[in-house]
Amino acid sequence: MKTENAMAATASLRALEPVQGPAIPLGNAARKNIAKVPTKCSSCNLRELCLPCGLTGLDMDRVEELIYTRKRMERGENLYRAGDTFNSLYAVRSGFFKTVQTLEDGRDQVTGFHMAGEIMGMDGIGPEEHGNSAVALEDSEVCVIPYSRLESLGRDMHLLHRQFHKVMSREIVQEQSVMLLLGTMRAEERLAAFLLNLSQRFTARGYSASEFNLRMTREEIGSYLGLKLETVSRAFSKFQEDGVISVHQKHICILDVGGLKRCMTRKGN
Amino acid sequence: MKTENAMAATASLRALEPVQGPAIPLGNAARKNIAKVPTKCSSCNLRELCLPCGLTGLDMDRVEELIYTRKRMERGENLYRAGDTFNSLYAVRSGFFKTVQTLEDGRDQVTGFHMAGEIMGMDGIGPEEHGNSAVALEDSEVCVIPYSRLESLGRDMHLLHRQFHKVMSREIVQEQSVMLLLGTMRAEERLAAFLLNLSQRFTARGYSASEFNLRMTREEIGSYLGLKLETVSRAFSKFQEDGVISVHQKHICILDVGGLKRCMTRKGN
DNA sequence: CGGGGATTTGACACATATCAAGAGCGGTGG
DNA sequence: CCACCGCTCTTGATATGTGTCAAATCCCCG
Repeated sequence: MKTENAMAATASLRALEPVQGPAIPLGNAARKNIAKVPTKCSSCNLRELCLPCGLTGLDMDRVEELIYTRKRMERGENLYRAGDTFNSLYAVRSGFFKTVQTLEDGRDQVTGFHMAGEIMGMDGIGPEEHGNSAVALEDSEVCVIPYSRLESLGRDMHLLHRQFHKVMSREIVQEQSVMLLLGTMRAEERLAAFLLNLSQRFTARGYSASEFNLRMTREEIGSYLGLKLETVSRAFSKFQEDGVISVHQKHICILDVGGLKRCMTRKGN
Repeated sequence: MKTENAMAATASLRALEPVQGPAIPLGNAARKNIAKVPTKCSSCNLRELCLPCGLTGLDMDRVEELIYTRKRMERGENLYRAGDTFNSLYAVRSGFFKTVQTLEDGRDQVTGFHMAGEIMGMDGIGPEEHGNSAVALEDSEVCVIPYSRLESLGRDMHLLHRQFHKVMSREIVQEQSVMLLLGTMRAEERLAAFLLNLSQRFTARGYSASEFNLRMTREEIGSYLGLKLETVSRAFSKFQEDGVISVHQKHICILDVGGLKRCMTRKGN
C-alpha cells in the first residue's frame, strides 16, 4: 500500500500523483488557468468518489458533458471569494483546498478542508453568491461544473440529480458533525476526531490510513477546530508523548488507531 | 403588528395560530397522527417561505401532488430518530422542533431549531437514514414530503428541483454560520447572535421582531450554542442588566436591537 | 397546596487563551 | 555552500472565560 510518505520527499510532486499521470511542470503562468479537459469522468480514477459516483454505462458517458473546463491553481490562489456571484461548482481533481468564512468584524474561520473528489461551492446555490472563499493549500486542479449545466443534464439523467442530492446531503451531515465537535468536544478530542477523519478520507483515496502529510498549518487546523494554534500544538505533543501518533512537522504517523479513537471519547465516562 | 406576546397568554394556543385557522382541540389520540391534507400548498400562507417558494401558477397547482399527508405531533414526540430509514422530508406547518445529534459516547447536541415553513430531514438523503432525531418542542404539525415523489415531480418541474437545491444550499450556509459561531464567538456573542437570528425568522413569518416566546429551555439553547445552561442564564441576565433585552422566563423583549448587535461583535475590536 | 422541573445566582475549578521567548525549517541571496 | 531571514511550530507562565457544584427561587401543573 502506497503511503503519502513516499511522495512527501519531493515537494513538487502532486498530492494525488496517480490521478495526474506523469508529473507536469507547474507554475507555468502562460498555460495555467483554464484548459480543455484532457480526461473524461468515465476514465477519471476519482469517479467512484466524485459526483458521477453510482452512474453506469450510458449515464457515465453523458456525464462528460458536465465538465468542459479544468482549472489549475497555484498554492495560495483563491478559487472563489465570498461575495463572488455563483455560477459553478468545483470538483477537486488534485491538490487540497480550504474554505474560509469571515464575520463582519473580521474574525474568520476555516469551515472545511477539501481533497480530491470532493465538491466545493454548494453554499452558493441558494444565495446565488458564495458565502465563503476557497483557497488552494497546494498547487491544485479543479473540474469546473457549471451549475446550469448540472441542472439541465439532470433533467434527463435522474440518477445524476439523485447523486447530486446525496452529495449535498452528505455535506449537511458532515457539517453537523463538525458542529457536534465544536459544541461538545474538548481540545484533544477535537484533534483526534480531525486526524481520524483525515485518515479515513485518505484511505478512501487509496492512501495510507496511518501515515500522511498535513497540508495545512497548525493555525488553520486550530481555526477549523475552534482552537488556538498553541492548543493544537500542545495536543499534538500530548498524543506523541502518549505514543498514539508521531509528529514531525507536517508529517503524521498514527501509531495506535484504537488509542486515538479513545482520545476522541470523553475521559472517565 | 401582531406580537407573539398575545398568544403566550394561553399556553394551549398554537404558536402559529393564524396558519391553523380556528384552534382545533389537540391531544385527541384517536385522530391525531396521519391525516388527509385539508389545505393545499397554493393556499397555504407559508408558501412564500416553504419549498414551493418561487413557483407560479401551473407549477404551484402541480406541487400539491407533493404532499398528501400531514402529521400531528404532540410536544415531546419524535418525528424521526437517528437511525430511522429515510423516506420523507418534513415541512413544519405549525409548531416548533429541535433536531438532536448524538455521539457514540452519549454526548448530544441540538443541531437546529425549526419553525413554520422550514424543511427537516435533508440529512437523511445521502446516507439513506436519518443522522439525527427531530423532536417537537410544542404541539406541532408537519407536511410529509415523500422524497421519491419530490424526485419524480421535479423531473418535469425544473423550478421545483431548483428550489429544492436552494433549500438544501441554505441549510449548508446556515450550518456554516453556526460553525462560525461555535468556533469563534464568546458566550454573550453567541446568545446575541441566536436571539437576532430567531427575531429575524419570526419577522419573516409576520411576527414581532422584538417580542417573542422561546420554545426551548435554557439547556436546549446551551446545547445548541455549545454552552452550559448556567452560562446561558448568566448571559440573559447580563443583557437584561445592560438594558438591551428584557427577560421573563421564556418571554423575551428586545429593547435595543443595535445594542444586541453590538453584543454580537467582539469587544474592543 | 404540594412537588418537580426550570431558572437564577454564587463560589470555585479547570481548560484554553494569551503573551512571550526560543527553536526548527525552508528558501533566498551573497 | 553558507548565512540570514521569515515563517511555523513548540513550550512555558499566566490570565480569563466558562464549566462545575451547590443552593435558593420561581413557576407550572396536578
